[in-house]
Amino acid sequence: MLHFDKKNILETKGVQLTSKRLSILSSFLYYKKPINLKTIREHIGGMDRVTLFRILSLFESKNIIHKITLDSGLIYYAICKEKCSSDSECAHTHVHFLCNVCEDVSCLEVEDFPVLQHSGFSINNLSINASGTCNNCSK
Amino acid sequence: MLHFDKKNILETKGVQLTSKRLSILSSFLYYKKPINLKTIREHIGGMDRVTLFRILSLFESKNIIHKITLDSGLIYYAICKEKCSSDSECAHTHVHFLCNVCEDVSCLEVEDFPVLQHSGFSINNLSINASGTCNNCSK
DNA sequence: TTAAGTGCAAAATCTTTGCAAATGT
DNA sequence: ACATTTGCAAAGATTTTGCACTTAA
Repeated sequence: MLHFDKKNILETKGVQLTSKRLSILSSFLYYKKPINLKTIREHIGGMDRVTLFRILSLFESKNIIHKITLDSGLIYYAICKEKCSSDSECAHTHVHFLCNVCEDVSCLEVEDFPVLQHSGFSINNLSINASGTCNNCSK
Repeated sequence: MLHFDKKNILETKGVQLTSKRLSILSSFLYYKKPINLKTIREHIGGMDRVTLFRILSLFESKNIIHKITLDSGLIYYAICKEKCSSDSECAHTHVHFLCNVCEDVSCLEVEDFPVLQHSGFSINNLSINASGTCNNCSK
């Protein structure tokens, strides 16, 4: 599970504590799902774009968050679970889901993460984008 | 398999024949793999970017090609097989592979395309990006 | 105090829009 | 001849870079 303490997250990952970084983390902990740049800026109120880009990029490199590229090219970010120590390891544990109704993005844990083979190819990373109707919109 | 005749492709899909469209199709038939905007422009020699965008977008809407969004956000395009009559049908037949050595992108047919389930969610489309080492670079 | 973080201005990309000129049937 | 396509100029949008100011340890 997540460290729900923002300071703890930054300290554990060896990242200096600053007010902007804590704000951005707040957005992730508040929404509890993948969010995009626009959502973060709206939530914390007009942070400089450059600063936001730089902090997200830092968080990504420290495996605090992971980047999600939808097929449309839209970028989302989600906070990493503890077990995600590297990008590929993180990707291997879940798929990214886009609901066509409410347009929410979510990380779904699937029991049997697929393994693919193709003759002559060595496939060592899979990233899966799914879409359909989410549990809320299916009701 | 593909229609290897460029005119035939355009006629079959109900798209007017023009020199630019034939040039762009030539690039796809020449490279025989997913290519990006830069590659096409280099191959056919400085076509106007806007025209290229418009033709690729037209081809995509007519299911002549499909768009591939890599995790990095880079966009590639690949010519569709005959059986791809819609985007989702097209995606369901293969995965997109990025070779970490030569950086080539390819479409791989996999025998057992995965089916994922997640309680409460209705998953009706999967798009899979794989990476690793391609058959050429594994030798 | 001093190294790291942040904001602003501006550059670099990438993609889209509007309109006039060129091309295809 | 007439509708469609293409090229150019310019607008938008997104992301990056450089540098001076601010903040955290």
